[in-house]
Amino acid sequence: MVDQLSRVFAALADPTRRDMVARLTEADHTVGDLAAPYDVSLQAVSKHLKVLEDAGLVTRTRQAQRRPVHLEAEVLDLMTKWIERHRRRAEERFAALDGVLAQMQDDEQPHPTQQEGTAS
Amino acid sequence: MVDQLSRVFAALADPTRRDMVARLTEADHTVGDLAAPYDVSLQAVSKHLKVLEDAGLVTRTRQAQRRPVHLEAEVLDLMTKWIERHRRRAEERFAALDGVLAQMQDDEQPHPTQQEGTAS
DNA sequence: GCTCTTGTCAACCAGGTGGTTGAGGAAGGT
DNA sequence: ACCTTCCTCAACCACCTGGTTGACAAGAGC
Repeated sequence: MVDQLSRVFAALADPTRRDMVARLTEADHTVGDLAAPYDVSLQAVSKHLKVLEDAGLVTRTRQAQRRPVHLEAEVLDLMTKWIERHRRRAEERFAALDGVLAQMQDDEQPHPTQQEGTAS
Repeated sequence: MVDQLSRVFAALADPTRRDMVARLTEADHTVGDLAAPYDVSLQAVSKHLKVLEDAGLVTRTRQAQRRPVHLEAEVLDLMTKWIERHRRRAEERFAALDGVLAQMQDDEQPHPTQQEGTAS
């Protein structure tokens, strides 16, 4: 069993599943409803839904013989948080590096020593 | 060939690769350097790096016999934008739904007609 | 010119993924 | 009761993935 974050990323790595999620942001849909635009069997769509469900992105409730699919958008926050946390760290480092480079230029050393500055 | 957004999501769907990205936010690393903490062969790490590179998350420059790996954090914005766009749409809909539900309660109809309201 | 270090490439393997078809379960309509 | 609609489960398939090992390319150091 893999962690949820991995499952969410993996679930959204497929264009068909991303499109389903996109459509589910606007309204709940039944399986057949969801499947209509895609040129694959209903069973294939059902499988995609299972992937989204295992990732926690979607819930299927029973309603007569229909199984309306509902988006659980909060799970997206898991990803946003991970991404933002690391993007911010990266940006801070790049900002710091820019500072160092600016400092180096200010010093105006006569022998620029092109490479070797990337260590930390 | 698949689109970049799919490749980025897929790249981050692996915990080892996410950890590499996390470490690369703090400093550039060589391949062997990156591989050290993981209990897999250097070749496996090299493969992970290739996945990250194909997704545009990372660049490898040549420096003597070493190949320092550098994070390209801007690509993360691709994902953030996709996620935020859809999360916002979903939230708007839920807010609208809450409004409808509140309205329904205010009206206090004797026959609530549970379903059928999901069309748009 | 050897040798050591660093990393990639190629071949292979087990297991997962996304698709198919066929069978069948669960509710509603008649 | 029976049929129809909506959907899932099971088996099968081709291909991808993440790991392995072995060979080898590219530079640095002697």
